[in-house]
Amino acid sequence: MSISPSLNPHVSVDCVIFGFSKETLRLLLIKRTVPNALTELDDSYYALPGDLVRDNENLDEAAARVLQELTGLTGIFLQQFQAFGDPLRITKAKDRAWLQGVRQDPDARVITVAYMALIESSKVEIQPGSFSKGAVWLPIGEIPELAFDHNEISEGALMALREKVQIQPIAFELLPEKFTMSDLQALYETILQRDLDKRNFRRKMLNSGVIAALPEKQHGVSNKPARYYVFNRNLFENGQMGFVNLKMEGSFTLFN
Amino acid sequence: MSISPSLNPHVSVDCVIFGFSKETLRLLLIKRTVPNALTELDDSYYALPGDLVRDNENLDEAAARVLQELTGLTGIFLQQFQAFGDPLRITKAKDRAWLQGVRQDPDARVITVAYMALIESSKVEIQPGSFSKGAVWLPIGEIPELAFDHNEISEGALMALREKVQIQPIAFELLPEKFTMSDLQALYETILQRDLDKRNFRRKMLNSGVIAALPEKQHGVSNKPARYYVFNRNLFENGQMGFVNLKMEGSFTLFN
DNA sequence: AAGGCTTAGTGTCAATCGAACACTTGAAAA
DNA sequence: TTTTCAAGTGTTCGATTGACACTAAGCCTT
Repeated sequence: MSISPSLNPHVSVDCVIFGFSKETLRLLLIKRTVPNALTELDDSYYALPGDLVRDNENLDEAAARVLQELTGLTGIFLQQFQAFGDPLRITKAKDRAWLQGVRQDPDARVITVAYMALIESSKVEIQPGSFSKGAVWLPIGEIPELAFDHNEISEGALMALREKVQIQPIAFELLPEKFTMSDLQALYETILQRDLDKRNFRRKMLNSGVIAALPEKQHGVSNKPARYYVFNRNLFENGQMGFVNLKMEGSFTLFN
Repeated sequence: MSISPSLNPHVSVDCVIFGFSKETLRLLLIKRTVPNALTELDDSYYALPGDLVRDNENLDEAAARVLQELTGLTGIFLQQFQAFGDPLRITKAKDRAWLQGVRQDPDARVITVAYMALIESSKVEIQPGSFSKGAVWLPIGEIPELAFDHNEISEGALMALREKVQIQPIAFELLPEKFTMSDLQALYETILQRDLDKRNFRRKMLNSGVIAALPEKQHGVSNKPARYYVFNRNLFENGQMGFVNLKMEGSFTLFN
């Protein structure tokens, strides 16, 4: 290990917060105002919620803090998925302007550790003031240009989500406690971006034991009321059934 | 994003380098000497190869550099798997002694981004001097206490390897160009830590198309000579068949 | 030269799983 | 009462999985 003469990058965490509403997967983005608005008309633009890591906290704690400051929520699904450290991630003009207003050392290189969070979006109440000018849920298909390399980070999160969802039953984190089979299927179809067969879906979900039926059904809907189900959380809490295998188009299986 | 008054952690990369020889999965560890040996008899101990990230390089480049400086190899499989940033990762007495000898700011908190590398271990020639007192391949079952949180990092790497190997055909990176079916099976059995049925293994490997048979066979072995195979690398180079699905004991499958 | 030793290599069968497919049910609204 | 809408339900066929035991080929020993 050579002694390197170079500087000391700071470390931040950024949270890619997924929600699911109106049949769409959405990201919770914060709206930031560029101080001394250098730019044309759009004097505000979007970014992932994030912050520098403090001395007394570890990475997970920093991410949980960011999430809590923004949404008021604790104890939600939050998982590190990748660190981003390109030296050039900070070079956009708008970003530099903003950093100058808000950081002690605006030229410092910052490496960021990205987390993805899965939230039942109706639970979120944006905490006023904590992060600049408020926050919005934007459909993943309609994400504009974001600050820094946050587009790249969001893409990475989405890919990570698609992979994880095939290995662990985490999609339930995006639904309310009680949900219908159709809710669940719509969620999976949105995440995986393909249609699933209703009968096969129901059969496999039920056989797998990941969900349990409630006696309760919908009320006041103008069609046949759907049964409610709950996620069988305790089954998966301690990794006994860690590996869930959702076969994908073009996949192939090796081994016993 | 509040302006945090706290310090600026430095960032390093650490490489968990896997090799496979004598039917065992091994890690390449460097042997470090504690300056002014404070400790009893063992004035040297083991660590993962790693270094601080330099200003002009991104994380992947830093990891590749560490790997190249140690082994002389480039172009090998190297994948980020997790960042570690516990504020207490630096507190062992031996670690502090070593840092004092080798870092400008030995008290600085360091966050490390961990990579795993898969190498055909016979290719490695340890580069003299680049990393202190040499390096050794140790079986994963016989890893002693390592520097910092390197035991935790190694465990994490092993878990990540076990998962990745079930999703992508990367195990081949650990074998020489030509290998026998038994070599391959032994490797999978070692990584997955369970026995596999010979006939089923061969059938599935061949049906999957990941490997191709060569006309050539072993020579000079005192039993029936085995056929050689090669990994069908180009099939997987660009992710067309990205998802390989190795069903595990106790797994269950959802969906089409 | 024969027999022994060691690892390579091979096929079948039963059970399970995956994918494709269409009609009936229940509630509210018209 | 009829219409509208989403919920809910089984079967069949082909493919895949997992369990299982003997023969083949080369070297070594005597």
